[in-house]
Amino acid sequence: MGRTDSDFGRILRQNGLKNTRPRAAILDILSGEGQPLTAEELFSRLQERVVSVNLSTVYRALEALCDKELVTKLTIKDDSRALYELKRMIHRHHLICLGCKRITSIGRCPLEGYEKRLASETDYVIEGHNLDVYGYCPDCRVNGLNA
Amino acid sequence: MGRTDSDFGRILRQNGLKNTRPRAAILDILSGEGQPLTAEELFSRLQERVVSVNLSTVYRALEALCDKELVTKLTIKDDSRALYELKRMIHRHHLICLGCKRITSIGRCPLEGYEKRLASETDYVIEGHNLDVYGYCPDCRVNGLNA
DNA sequence: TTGGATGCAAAAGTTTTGCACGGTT
DNA sequence: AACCGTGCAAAACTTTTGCATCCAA
Repeated sequence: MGRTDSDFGRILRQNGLKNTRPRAAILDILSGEGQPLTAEELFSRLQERVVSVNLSTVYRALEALCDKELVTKLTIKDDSRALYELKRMIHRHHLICLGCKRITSIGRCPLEGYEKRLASETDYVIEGHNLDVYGYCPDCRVNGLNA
Repeated sequence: MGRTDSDFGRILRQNGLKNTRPRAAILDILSGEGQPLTAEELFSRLQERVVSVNLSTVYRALEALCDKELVTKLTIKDDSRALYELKRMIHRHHLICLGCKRITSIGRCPLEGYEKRLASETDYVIEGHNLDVYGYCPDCRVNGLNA
């Protein structure tokens, strides 16, 4: 089965956060979800699981989880809402379908040596980067969807 | 000197938009500005120029300009507000200083061949990408600023 | 027990919209 | 003159916050 509910409890405690039902459930949902979710979507998922929780608690939990670097907050083009996903150890990028809006992860980062080059060119200290690729997934491509 | 005010009028008309003072002024401001601005910042710049305009007009003008692809809308990490910049013919990326939040453009795109490779790997039709690099500019690096 | 976490309600911040009026073509 | 653009006010939407209460450690 992999992770049990108490795993998340331990992770929370290890990070100096109290093991509460909303927080553990949020980690559980995000770990099962293949793609980033908005706070509102997480709130819905929680209600489906009959986890009684307030939307502001979701925001506060996500803020705490981001602070501890257990969760990553991100935004994509043409959507003002923030998205949240489980933070991965491995550096990853997003491939976003312009048709169905599904977000998948890209494993290999094509910018390995690039940051060093850029640093010497610009005299910046580079801390990191964000790369999102946009396109149409096989399904939307076939169906010729354009929105 | 370069562009005069009437240049923007012509551009607007060529794109099927009426040449109005707020729109021309917005294009003028964006063309003079080295970095993307929020709607609110544009609104302030307009007031400084004694261009009487309403904030909702700024939003509507920006929407129209984005529709005509004269302006690009973007967002960066850790800021929920949208930014707007003049659309460039040449594909560019952003280098964002985590200290002073200044945004500069990166000319050369390091992802030339990458999209093709990704397309064949994922079976997506790639339409484009977005790359932002984060770091500290020479000033902020020296001063050790961290916010 | 005690400080952190939550619920609720209200506020804040950004962006959008309805409608009447005004300006460009 | 016709239609698009604008101002104003209100609404919509996302996110944050104050405060009393509750709960995990």
